[in-house]
Parts: sequence; C-alpha cells; structure tokens
Amino acid sequence: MFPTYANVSERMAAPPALAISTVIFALRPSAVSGRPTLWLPLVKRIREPFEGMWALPGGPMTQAESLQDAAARNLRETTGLAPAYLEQLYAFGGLHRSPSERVVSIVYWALVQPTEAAMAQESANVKWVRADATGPLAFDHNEIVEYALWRLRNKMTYGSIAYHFLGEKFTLAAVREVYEAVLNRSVDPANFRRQLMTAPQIEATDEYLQGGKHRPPRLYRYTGVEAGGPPGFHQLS
Amino acid sequence: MFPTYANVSERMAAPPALAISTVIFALRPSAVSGRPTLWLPLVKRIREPFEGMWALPGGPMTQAESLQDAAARNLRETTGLAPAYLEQLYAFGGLHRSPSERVVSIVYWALVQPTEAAMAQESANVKWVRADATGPLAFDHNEIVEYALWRLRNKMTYGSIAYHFLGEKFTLAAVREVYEAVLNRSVDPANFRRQLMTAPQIEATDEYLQGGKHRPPRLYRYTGVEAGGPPGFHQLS
DNA sequence: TTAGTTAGAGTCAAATTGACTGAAACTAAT
DNA sequence: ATTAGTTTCAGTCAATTTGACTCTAACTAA
Repeated sequence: MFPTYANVSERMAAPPALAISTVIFALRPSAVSGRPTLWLPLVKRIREPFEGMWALPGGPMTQAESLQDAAARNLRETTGLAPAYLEQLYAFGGLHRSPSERVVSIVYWALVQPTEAAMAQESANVKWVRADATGPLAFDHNEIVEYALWRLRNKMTYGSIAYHFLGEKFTLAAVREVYEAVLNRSVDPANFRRQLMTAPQIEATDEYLQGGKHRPPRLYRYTGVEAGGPPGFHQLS
Repeated sequence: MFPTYANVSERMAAPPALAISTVIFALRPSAVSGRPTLWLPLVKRIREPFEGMWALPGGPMTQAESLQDAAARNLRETTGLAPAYLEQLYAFGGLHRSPSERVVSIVYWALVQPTEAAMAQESANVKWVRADATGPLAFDHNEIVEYALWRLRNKMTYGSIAYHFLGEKFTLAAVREVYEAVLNRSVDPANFRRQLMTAPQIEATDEYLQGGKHRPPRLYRYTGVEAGGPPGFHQLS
C-alpha cells in the first residue's frame, strides 16, 4: 500500500527525481507608468537541458529538510531572498517535463516586500521580468508561471495576501495599488477604502507618511492571521 | 540548478520515496438522521509500518504515468472507484511522516457520485467512515483528511464543485443537501433556490423526479465548466 | 496666493441577502 | 373522498452591501 521498500528489488527501477522550484512575486514600479506592477526573478540555466535559457529558481531535493524548508533554503541560495510569504503552489509531474529524466517538481510561490526585492540584484545569471511577459522559459515553467498568476489573483480577490507585498505599515493607497497591479484593473479609491475600513484586521496607526507631494496619508497595520491552510504551514518572518 | 544528474555520484545518497494517496469524499445517508453526510473510504494496512491500522488509499509512484494518472489508477486498483472529480490536494513532505524512510506523498482528493460510491464495497480491508470521525489513522493521514475537509468547504462556498457529488440530473434540494452536509449547517431552501436560479450554469430540464412522497421536484442539469486550475488538469468522466 | 493633487468622509440609487409568507402539488392516513 | 402533512416554488420586505459619485480638508509646487 505505502512504499516501505523492505528490499531494493521491490523499488521501481528508476524513481522520479524530486525537485523544488519557486515563483517569486514582487511589486516593482513600471518603467513606463511608474505605477507598481508584478515582477518575478529568473535565473539562467548553466547546464543542459535548456542551458542558457531562463528558468524559475530551483534545485533538487535534499534529504534532511521539509519541503517548505527546502524551498526557503534554495531561494536564499539562488536569489538571496527570504520572502515574507511562502506557500506550496502545486506538484508538477507530467511525464515529459524534462527531456532527459523524469522529474517531479514541487513548486512554491512567494511574495516579497519591496525592500527585500531590492536585495535580489540583477546579474548575468539573475534578471527580473514582468510577470505577464516572461518570454520563453525552460521546461514547463511558462505554464507554471501562468498557474501561479491565476492562483495569486484568485487568492487576492478572496483572502488577505495583499499585505504580504507590503511592509509592516502601509497606506491604504498602497494596498489599493497592490490590488490594481495584481488584478490588472483600476479600483475606486473611496469604495476600496470603505471596504478595508470595515475589515477588523486593519488597524490605524497614529503615524502619517511624510515626504509625499500631497496630503500625507495615514499609515495602517495588518493584524490578521492566515486561517486554515495545510498542516505544517506557518508564516515566516 | 535543476536536477539533471550527469552522473550518479552527483545524486544525493537516498532520494525521498514518492507516493500517491487520495482522500475520497462521497455523500451517504446518515445512519441516524437519514440526511446525507460526508463519508470517505479507508483501507487497512497489510504491512509495517502501521500494519493493521486504517489509512488513505495510496501507493508508490511508478515510472510511466503522470501524477493525475497515477492517482486515478491507484484509486481504481485499491477501491474500484473511478471518481468524477479528481484534483491534487497537496504534497506532504515532512521529515518524519513515515517512521522508517523519508516519503513525500502527493495527495489527491476526489468526489464520487452516490451510484459510484456504492461500488466500493466494504470488506475486511475497506471501510467507509464519516469524514468528521475517522478515528486514528496511519502516518499523518488524520492531518491530511483535516486539510482536505478544509479545502472542500472552502471550494464549496466559492466554486461549483457541489455538482460533482451528484449525477447528471438532480433536484435543487439535492444540491442544497450537498451544501448542508459539507458546510454542516442548514440553508434556507427558498433563498438557496433563488441563488441557484440566477446562476447561468444551472439548466432546467422538463423532467420531474417521480416516486417521492410529496410534490415531484423538477430536475436540473449543470452546464458549466471548471475555469482555471493547474495545467494538465482535465475533468475525467 | 493660487492651482493641482491626494486623503478621506459622505450621499444615493441599485443590487444582493436573510427572514419570512403563501399557494400549488403531491402522498398517506383517515 | 376528505383531510392532514410535507415539499416545491414564487413572491414580499426590510436590512445590508455595492458602485458611482460628490465634496471638503490637507498638503505641495508654481
């Protein structure tokens, strides 16, 4: 029933290799409009298959850590990021994802805050691209990004992940910009404000964001905790 | 970056074993009230670890099939079921899920229709239990069932999976009973009807369910298709 | 001082929701 | 044949929520 392999002969000839990858989302100001848009970092493959192509950060599973830990560690090693939000996306196990060997990839998705996102510097092997225009990627990574985007939008309309894009204190306009960037449509500021204010998890601080060009907006704080989710899933940071 | 193992020495000493399990939900009339409640089938473990305990149906991954196919095949082999709905739930990869070896389990969840559910006969090695009272299970399967229940309830309030519990044609009262069983609270029949009628994916047939004790209800049909979801995810049946 | 822009409060009609009523259709018991 | 009981299904009504919009306060830059 369950694989308890009393002896080696019972095991299948060549078990699928296990890998971990991550789709990392961050908001960055658009080059054209200046408004924040969704971006993600890619790394360049340095060996076959798909050598020279861009791909999601990832690597093989190692023995001594949970899936979540493996994702977090690999992320730190490949991009230097320690995201505030890291959740399992999906296990991809199609037969021909990799041309050579059978690989099952457990893919996580992460949200990082703007201050952190700045830490993943561009280099010859790391570049940031707009989430809706990644260009052709290695393996089935285009499909994976597509699905991650769909999940992000889904969870945004429903839940409360928007705040993981932001720092501890934020303006209501910043939250609205997250919504607008992810859902890709404009939101009425007054109505959006009204909705947030009725949500009990938004707490007003007595601080205001100074240094802007216009009336200084009040800063707020998110006090809610993610409900439900898989066992062993804990918020980092 | 990605596991392409040019030579064996590069591979880690003992890669985690890969397994597939499934949480199968079906509605069955409660022994006490007669109203439908959520049940799921368990299989008895016939070897260590946890020999003699009840567990979710599952087995090791074999080489030549996708994860989805592996789940469907294993389900057919262990319980005889071919569910109308089969979706990936989560990949569980804690370090100590199995006492002997490191096992990563990719768990699917399924909804089966009452006619099909009757096919999975109880036997010495298969029993059906109420989803909210499974008793102690092998491995971390209690946590898995818990999480599957959470996901089912979540998706029910939002999406349109309720119909996968039912046959092609159904009464509105049957849909309501699905909601009541899964969400575990009563729903106002008139208001529920009104909501369903405004949904464009519900199509009225000109047939009525005869043989009941009271006014015969009209039969309806679900014409919607699941939107979004991971790539390579297709409805069976 | 004035023009321009954002923050934030408030208005109003339309749409949705929750609680409820009542007639119609059927069965089973009298 | 009549009646009681139960379910389907249409409809009412007040409360709440939503979308579109206005208006004033607060600030900066010209």
